[in-house]
Amino acid sequence: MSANETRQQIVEAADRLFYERGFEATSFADIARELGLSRGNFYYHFKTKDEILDAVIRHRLETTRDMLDAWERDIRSPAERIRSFFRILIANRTRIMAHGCPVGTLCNELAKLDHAAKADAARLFALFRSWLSGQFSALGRAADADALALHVLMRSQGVATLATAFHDERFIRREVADLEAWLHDQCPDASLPPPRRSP
Amino acid sequence: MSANETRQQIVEAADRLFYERGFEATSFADIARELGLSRGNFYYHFKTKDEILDAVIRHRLETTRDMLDAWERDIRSPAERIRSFFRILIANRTRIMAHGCPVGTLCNELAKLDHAAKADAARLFALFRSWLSGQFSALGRAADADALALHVLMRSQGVATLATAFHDERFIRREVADLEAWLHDQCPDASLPPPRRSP
DNA sequence: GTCTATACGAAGATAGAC
DNA sequence: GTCTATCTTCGTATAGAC
Repeated sequence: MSANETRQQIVEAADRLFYERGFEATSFADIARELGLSRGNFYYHFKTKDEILDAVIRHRLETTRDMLDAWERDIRSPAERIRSFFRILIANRTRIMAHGCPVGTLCNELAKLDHAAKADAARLFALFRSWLSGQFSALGRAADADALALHVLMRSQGVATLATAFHDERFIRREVADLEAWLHDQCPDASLPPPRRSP
Repeated sequence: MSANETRQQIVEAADRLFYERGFEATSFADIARELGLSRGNFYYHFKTKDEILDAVIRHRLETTRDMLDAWERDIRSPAERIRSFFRILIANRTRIMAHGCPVGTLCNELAKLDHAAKADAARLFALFRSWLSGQFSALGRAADADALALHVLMRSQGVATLATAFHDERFIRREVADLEAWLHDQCPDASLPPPRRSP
């Protein structure tokens, strides 16, 4: 196995375990066991746990950028792109109800630990923020695009947290429908499908 | 010092440290040091860390009930009571930007740990949920009072998470103003002060 | 009730053989 | 590049003196 392949496998396993169990609660042994590696070998690829965290955050930044680029390329309407963002909540509902939002929960954990990487983790939010802001600008809301982007992020985070606490899939679907209705109110010219409203 | 006094001091110190650093990241030694106690003495009061967690959650349930009871007693209008809930975000903004929402972050952490107490922690949310639901019922929205309560909780959680990630006090104030405008739209008869709207 | 001393295991990290 | 063995630190938990 080449160094890069093993390294990549470590990052992907750490990414999953940091999400499912949290950063602190995941040990080197956990990641190594997952891959059938010895702990010793581990240190050939990463000297410290913080190095793995940095690599995981970079990996998440890359995959997130790829996802947003794909939406930018494949979806014509900015409103439909924003809807794709809403729909993450439904597509990932099972994992969200079990482990929360990968971005929000990591930022919260690193904030409590006052960890050096907490600002890096917040860049994941910043990535969504600037992308969403761009979509709202394209919808003619350049003046308050950033505030609208933060508002959307805020609601997605709230839905994730409550969905985890209450394990309630209907709540997720209701709030996504409400987000779509909200989007329609914000940008009535964007030719969205007719929204269902609740509450 | 009586057993009950010491026990109460332990619970209060643990409550604060669990909030500021997280449950897992807080050790017995941390709590003991905070109070000038020896670790040995500690075990006279609590046998395991999970016992402390249970006591902390019970303590939070009590103080939360006290706060809601006081609002119920001191504030006439249900809409004004709901506004008091919104205003927690502003009153506690400094601690929220540093450590997030005490309820949301605890529920998230316990969910990741798949901890036995995660359902107990969710009862803190349930307490706010049923109280908010009661206020919306009193405002004539009995039919969808629970959905409205969850919606309010959802937005408060989202605001807390993003405020932590971005350390943005103006964002908090803007979203609280938006919540007040939303409340006014939901219950136009409730004689609220004129809301500022944004975004 | 509070203390000191200590057992035990887990986790981060290193050294050196293959 | 991967392994085993080992070191060190820390955290939970216990025993027993005062």
